[in-house]
Amino acid sequence: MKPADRRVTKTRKAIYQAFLDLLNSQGYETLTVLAIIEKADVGRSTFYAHYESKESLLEQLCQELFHHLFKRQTSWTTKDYLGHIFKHFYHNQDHITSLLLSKNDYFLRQLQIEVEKHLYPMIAREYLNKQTNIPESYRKYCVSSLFIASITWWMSQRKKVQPEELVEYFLTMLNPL
Amino acid sequence: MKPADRRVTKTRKAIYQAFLDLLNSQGYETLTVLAIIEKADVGRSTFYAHYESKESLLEQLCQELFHHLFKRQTSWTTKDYLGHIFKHFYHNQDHITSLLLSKNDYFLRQLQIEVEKHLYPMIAREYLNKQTNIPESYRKYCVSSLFIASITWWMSQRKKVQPEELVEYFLTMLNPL
DNA sequence: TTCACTTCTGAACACTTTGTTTTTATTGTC
DNA sequence: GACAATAAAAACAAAGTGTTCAGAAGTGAA
Repeated sequence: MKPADRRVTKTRKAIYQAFLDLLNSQGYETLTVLAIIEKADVGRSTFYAHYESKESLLEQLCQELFHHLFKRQTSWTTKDYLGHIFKHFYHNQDHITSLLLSKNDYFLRQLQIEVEKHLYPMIAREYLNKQTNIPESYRKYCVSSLFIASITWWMSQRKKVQPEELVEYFLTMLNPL
Repeated sequence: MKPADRRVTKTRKAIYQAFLDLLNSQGYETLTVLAIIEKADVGRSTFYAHYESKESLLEQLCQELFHHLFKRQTSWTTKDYLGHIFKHFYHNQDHITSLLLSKNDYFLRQLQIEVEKHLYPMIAREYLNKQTNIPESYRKYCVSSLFIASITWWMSQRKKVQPEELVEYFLTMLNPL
């Protein structure tokens, strides 16, 4: 897994960091491969030797991000878990916020998938009414969307609300389903 | 407002129709001005004499769409209104669906604004609990997101659910807030 | 240190798309 | 039919993408 050559890790890091910087300063959509290689100060052909396109970089970012975001301790309650995720957004606003607020397609899609996979089951067990006549897939989609909407709303409020408050808001919103 | 010259309306229509066709066949993101003018069979300069870019076309589409979508009779209840909107999506799946499922930034943003403006007040009056300690802006954002999520989920189900059913699902989801 | 190997560079290339400009031809209105 | 408005076609500059290749530089191992 580890590349034997230092040059490889060095250029990979340079490119990735340039990508993150540009993501913060100008957002994903308008960001170009050209800008990345200039900022990273690597040759054009070098970039393409490591990544296929700027989409590949986004995929890598999402993977790392979600890995941290949804990692959970076995002792945690749903509330703890929610708090953990919200705090993550609270402290790493930079890249994430720009992807969230710009409603980046790939990012939102992946986030939805992860929420449905990791968070929804916990919420369903603890907070949702067992007997219902609405389709499970619909409820899953709604709860996940509501979660993402909560974070999006929150990020647009610019830190005026504390993570713990948002947990309460979100659960209240969910409460009698 | 009406162009005196038939040529103008003719080219405008040709361009607009080509845009809609391409929207259905390949979606918004990958669609190019080049493809539009080829399909519409108009000169390059002609296109730019009428529209600034493909974004302008999207704006026009959204405007027309939302105008129909949110027009309501004074006699309607919230339920009627919801039914009307859902039926609209049900019967005009084509363009709308591709914008919805591809999570097009501009489209979603505008839709959210319209929902918050036209639909949310009705829902709030009839279905939401008056006394609450969660911020109004949060609740508004959540309800609107939930509405859009409902339609998105529905469209991905490909007509297996009737509009009337979705009204019930949505209100159930909302019910005890 | 040397040497074989890998990686990076820089430049060139073909290609696509955008948006503008200019000239010429066509079309509609009065 | 005259005159003005509009469209077409072609050429243009600019920006970006993705590939290729020869040569320079760095790396790890002997």
